[in-house]
Amino acid sequence: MKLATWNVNSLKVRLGQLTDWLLQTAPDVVCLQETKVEDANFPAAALEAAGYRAAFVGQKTYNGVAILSREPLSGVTAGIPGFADEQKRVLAATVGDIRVVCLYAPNGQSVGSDKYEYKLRWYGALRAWLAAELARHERLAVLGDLNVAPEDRDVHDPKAWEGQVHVSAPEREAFRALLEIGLKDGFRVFEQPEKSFSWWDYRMMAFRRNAGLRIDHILLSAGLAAGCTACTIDKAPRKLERPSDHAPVLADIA
DNA sequence: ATGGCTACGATCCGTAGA
Repeated sequence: MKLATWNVNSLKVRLGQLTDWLLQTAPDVVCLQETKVEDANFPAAALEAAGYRAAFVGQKTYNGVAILSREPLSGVTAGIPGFADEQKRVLAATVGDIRVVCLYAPNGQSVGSDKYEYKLRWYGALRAWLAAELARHERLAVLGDLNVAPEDRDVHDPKAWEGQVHVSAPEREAFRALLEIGLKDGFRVFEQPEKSFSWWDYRMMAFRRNAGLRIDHILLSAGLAAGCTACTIDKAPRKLERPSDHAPVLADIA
């Protein structure tokens, strides 16, 4: 079972790259973020032609998440229960015996801003919900753009980023809280190359300089982590013309 | 050096991303 997450930064713009990547990579389940497409315009037919069913919840211009799967999706739910939010950031579905949660965490803009406070509130609600989900689902996979670089080794220049949004202590604490309820950072289950990142700014030739952050994550319940045989970042799509600024992250589950 | 890219919906620029 191959699980993946990819912030496509506009599904409309990236549809061709996505379908090519699906055919080449053949993941079983893919969580997408920043689809930026309303449900009425979701490209379900093109994805079905590539072999994938889809659950999706989107909006114009901003946010939007989707779960693609070769096998049927059931128990689809949108949003965090009890956390009222107009922004389409959360989608969950069951595929086979795995409960999949697709997340697009708030960016936070800058430390101390209203959006930063919203990000921390969102994380608080997320943690409580996922703790309950873990109690319900032994095989739980949480994938998405979490917009937090958990440790300094997830940042190309920790000194330059110190205290900034995505690495600030409260954000890292919010990320750590997800691990403390029993989720494992799939990427860190394995030895990884130094300077492994999943996002690079479009500007300043950041990708060429590998000036990135690791902010896209796959978190696994203990039951799933035990059967995880690999977790990797696929940089190939970031090298294409007109790429998303994020690269896909993949996990193989035995 | 507070810029720089990209997407979007709206005009020919502002907002947002991270």
